[in-house]
Amino acid sequence: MSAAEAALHESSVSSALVSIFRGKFCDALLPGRGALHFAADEILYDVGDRNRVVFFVRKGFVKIGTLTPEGREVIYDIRKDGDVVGELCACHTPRRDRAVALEPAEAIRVPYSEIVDALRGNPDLLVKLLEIFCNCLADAYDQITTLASQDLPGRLVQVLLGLASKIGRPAGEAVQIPAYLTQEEISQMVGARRERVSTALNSLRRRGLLEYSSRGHLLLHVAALRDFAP
Amino acid sequence: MSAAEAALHESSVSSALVSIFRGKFCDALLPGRGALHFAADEILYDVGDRNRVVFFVRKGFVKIGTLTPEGREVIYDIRKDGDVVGELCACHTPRRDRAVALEPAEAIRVPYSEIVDALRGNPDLLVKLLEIFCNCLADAYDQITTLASQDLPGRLVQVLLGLASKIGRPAGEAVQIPAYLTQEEISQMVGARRERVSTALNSLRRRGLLEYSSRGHLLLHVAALRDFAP
DNA sequence: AGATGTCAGTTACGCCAGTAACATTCGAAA
DNA sequence: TTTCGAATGTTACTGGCGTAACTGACATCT
Repeated sequence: MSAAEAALHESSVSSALVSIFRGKFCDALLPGRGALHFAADEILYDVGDRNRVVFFVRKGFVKIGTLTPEGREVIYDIRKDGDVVGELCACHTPRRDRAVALEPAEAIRVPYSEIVDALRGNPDLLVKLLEIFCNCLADAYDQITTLASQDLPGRLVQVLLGLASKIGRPAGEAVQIPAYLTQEEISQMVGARRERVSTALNSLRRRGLLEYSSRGHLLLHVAALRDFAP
Repeated sequence: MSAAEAALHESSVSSALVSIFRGKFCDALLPGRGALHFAADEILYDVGDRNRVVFFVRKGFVKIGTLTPEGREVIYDIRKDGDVVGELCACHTPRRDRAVALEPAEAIRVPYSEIVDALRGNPDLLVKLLEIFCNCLADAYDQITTLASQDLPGRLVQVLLGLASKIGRPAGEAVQIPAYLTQEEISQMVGARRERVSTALNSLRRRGLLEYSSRGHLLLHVAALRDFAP
């Protein structure tokens, strides 16, 4: 296992609903359904939607977030192929969150009611789903802790480490973030202005904690980021 | 229904795991178990614990939160009688969260394994539990949104409204918060210093959006708080 | 090639919030 | 009742962040 791979796996939870594909979900729900194609910036579902549907991402990246009444966007999570998206419809209609493709993506759409039906006969699957929800919750609490107690550089490092463990790919000694995230989007993940993110990223870059590569794909030096002290 | 009651029920989710008592959980898990007694500030479970146990609160209030590496405390939620506490053990050992009694409290302790066993034969219960987790998650995302996009007065108002809907009791035209929360604890819920909370609370009080009553128990004018504009 | 649009980098300015230090009030124990 | 400690209220100083306003780099479209 390379240093980069080790660095990846040290990291805590994969909060996204990974690996559901490899369970019986796949057999029970997905066969015979075609994947929908989404263009970059296309909306899978939006705040206010009343359809209770869940998506199984097959390709690409999807951002989960919301819009505030003042029109600001906030991003909770980035999900990738193999993840489930839209699980919050289990309790709220109309929806309060939204999911948007970050680049061309494919996903299979399944009504929530069919999932519940499938689960009803399959307790093991339900226990697993419960654990997955629990992981999401733990991740959300982590974000609350970070937002409430860290300054911008600290929050930025936390978000980057979270991205590395969720969607990162080993690239030599470093970890690459395969999704293209604008600084604006990163700023919506750390709760700060884009300008601050710009300077904070450059500060981290000057210290050798990360590099930019083509088209803004970040290269993270995870170990260095982890023992970052302001 | 009084104005205060109406104001309470308009409010969104009760994120705490309310009403599990009234389901079959009660019959399946609780009979024959004695409630444990906790003194004020006594710890139900702490960061680092490896026991997978869940508590059913019967009396009093419990704060759920964590301690940051720098020693700061962050509070995610306040739970009361009828709520479940400790559900995060479904996915993480050692624990990363902690639960502390706010005042003398009673709770029944049940190992997580026994809950899973009980759930296995009871799909309906599991679906319900799933919804409850989902509510918690939605509430956590709300907090992220608030922390990332609002200034201190806004965050404070959000937290107070959340408390009103979760643990508030109608008291005339207002809603009373029956738990005694210090300003320090409120500050750990809004991600700000205690001093700022002091001045912000006084500012809200001067505008007639809330009152102090005996022993710091807050009286909230929910409708006024809801259309609060800085 | 030029026009257009988006994203990144940078600055000046003002305000809000963290820090520190202290005064005051209140409640509970002695 | 007195006393002590904890919680609250308040202030001055300072640093960090939001705001606004540009500049430059790059890509795409016409």
